[in-house]
Amino acid sequence: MDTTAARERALDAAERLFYGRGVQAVGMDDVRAASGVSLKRLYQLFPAKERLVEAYLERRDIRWRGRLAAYVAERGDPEERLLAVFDWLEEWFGEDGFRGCAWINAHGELGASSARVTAQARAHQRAFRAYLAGLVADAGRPAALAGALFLLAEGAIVAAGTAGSTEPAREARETARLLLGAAGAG
Amino acid sequence: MDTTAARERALDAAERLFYGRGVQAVGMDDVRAASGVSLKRLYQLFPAKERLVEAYLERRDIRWRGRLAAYVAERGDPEERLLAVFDWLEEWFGEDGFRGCAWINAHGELGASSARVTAQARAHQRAFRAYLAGLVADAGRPAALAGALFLLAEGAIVAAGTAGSTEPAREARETARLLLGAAGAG
DNA sequence: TTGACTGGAGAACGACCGTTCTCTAGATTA
DNA sequence: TAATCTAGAGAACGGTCGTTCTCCAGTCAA
Repeated sequence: MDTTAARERALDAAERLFYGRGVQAVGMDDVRAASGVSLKRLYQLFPAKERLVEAYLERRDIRWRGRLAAYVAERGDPEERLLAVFDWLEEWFGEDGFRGCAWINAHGELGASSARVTAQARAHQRAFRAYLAGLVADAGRPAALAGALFLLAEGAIVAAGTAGSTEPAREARETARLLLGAAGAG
Repeated sequence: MDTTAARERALDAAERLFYGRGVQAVGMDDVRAASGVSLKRLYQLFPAKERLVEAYLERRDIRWRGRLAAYVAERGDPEERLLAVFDWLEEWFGEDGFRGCAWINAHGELGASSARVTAQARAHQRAFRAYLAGLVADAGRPAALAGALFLLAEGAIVAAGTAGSTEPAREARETARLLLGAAGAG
């Protein structure tokens, strides 16, 4: 197993465990057992647990936004693409093991003591918001709409995460539709 | 110090520490040191840390909604009361030590292993939503508007929590105003 | 004064956790 | 083959945590 493969396996296990149970509830030895990557190698790849958490959040951000963008890009109409964001959220909420927003959860747990975790959470929110801003611009809508959609999406994610329901996605979508219908919308 | 006073002091310290640093980052001995309530007494009042966390979330829910309702009740117009929710959020976000939603944070940290924490998080969201539904009904607006305002508020809370800014409150307020302006709004 | 009870301070206990170290087996190179 | 390097398994280390226990000072009843 070369370095790249070990790193990927470690991050696969870290993501599954950290997201599913919370970061502090998972020990480095749990990551070792789940990944098959020895402790020695884990610490060569990530010199401290905090670095593994950081790398987990960073990779998840890229993948998460990639999945969302791929789903949305399939819609032809720019306005439909805006609403497709919430369709994708609904699919995501229905997946096994969905437990809300990984960055908010990690920030709530470690943000007070880890600048790296805080930075990852902020970067994720900024990137998601920027992505929405792009969709809004493509649809020729006022820039302020992006903030509204961002808040609706984040609200839906946390509401679904604690309630264990996909319904918030539909509520958010319906609200977004209403905002698009409102004259000018912004 | 009688039982009631010891309980209040313990909960005061628990709330400050758990909310400020995260639950797992705070030991029972930290609560003892911050409250002046001995470990023996802490365990008489709360037979396990999980019960202290539960009581902290429960009391905070009552106080949080009480503060919100008191602020909102000062506005005469039912429609103004709806928007006042977001004014209060903005004040809250600006307070020292604001760190997002206590229930989402606790749920992200412990929800996977503690049914009591999950129950508290769900109860809080249900109660907040029901409160908003009451305001919406008082304003003679369609019930579906409550869901939209709830998502906007939750989104603003988590966005402000990670970004460390009060701006999301204004964004959410402006979006709410737009929704109120939209014909029928629901 | 004696005895019984209460509560606090803090030690103790067992478990775990992040991190490092030891030991060994296998691969690689000369 | 001999020497060197790598990596894994898992023990070890120092620290912390939730929880319980010990010991003692103070209080109150008789």
